[in-house]
Amino acid sequence: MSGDKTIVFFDLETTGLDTAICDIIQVSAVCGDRVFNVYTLPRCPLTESAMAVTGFTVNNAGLFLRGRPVGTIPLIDALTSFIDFLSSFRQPVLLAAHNARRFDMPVITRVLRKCSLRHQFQQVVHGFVDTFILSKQLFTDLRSYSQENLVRHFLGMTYDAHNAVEDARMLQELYNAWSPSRWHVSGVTFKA
DNA sequence: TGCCAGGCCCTCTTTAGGGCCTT
Repeated sequence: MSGDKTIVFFDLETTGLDTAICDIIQVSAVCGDRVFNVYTLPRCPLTESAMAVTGFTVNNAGLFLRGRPVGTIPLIDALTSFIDFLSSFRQPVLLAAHNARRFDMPVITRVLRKCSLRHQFQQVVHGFVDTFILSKQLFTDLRSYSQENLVRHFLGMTYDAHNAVEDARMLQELYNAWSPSRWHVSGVTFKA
């Protein structure tokens, strides 16, 4: 929580890093003990590096994660169910992600607009919190601000990075460990 | 033809270049 707002930690896995064209493969979110997770079949091919990093592959039979088939739902259903999940929390909701401003926010905003769901989303989500910027403002002397390094540094553990559920869960753990002030959070919050 | 992110931030800067962070 941040003041009167509910913070939901989320993560996207996509076909690549180009926020203007990449497709979403996985949407995960965590708030307390509640977990949201869906997979959707991308229409554009994964980049080589995305395959290497995420372990996802696509063929005629569908989506696979490290060689195992994964159940998918249409993109519009994934987004609608994500909005429904977010709607179940006390309003307003802030969505937090690592590097949200530069990656997750532009991707999901573009896709929501394409699916004519942006307005519905904005009814629920007040803004995006960027924990990458937050970490740089809170801690000025770290060598790396990647989520993996932050988890190692602050939580003393390694984890299954690039599994969206685990990324979202670990981000919540980091945030709780940092316990940032409302002032710090509002400084790294961007309007949805 | 072949390749393909991108924008902020820092500094050995500003007539620029490289690293970072996300997949």
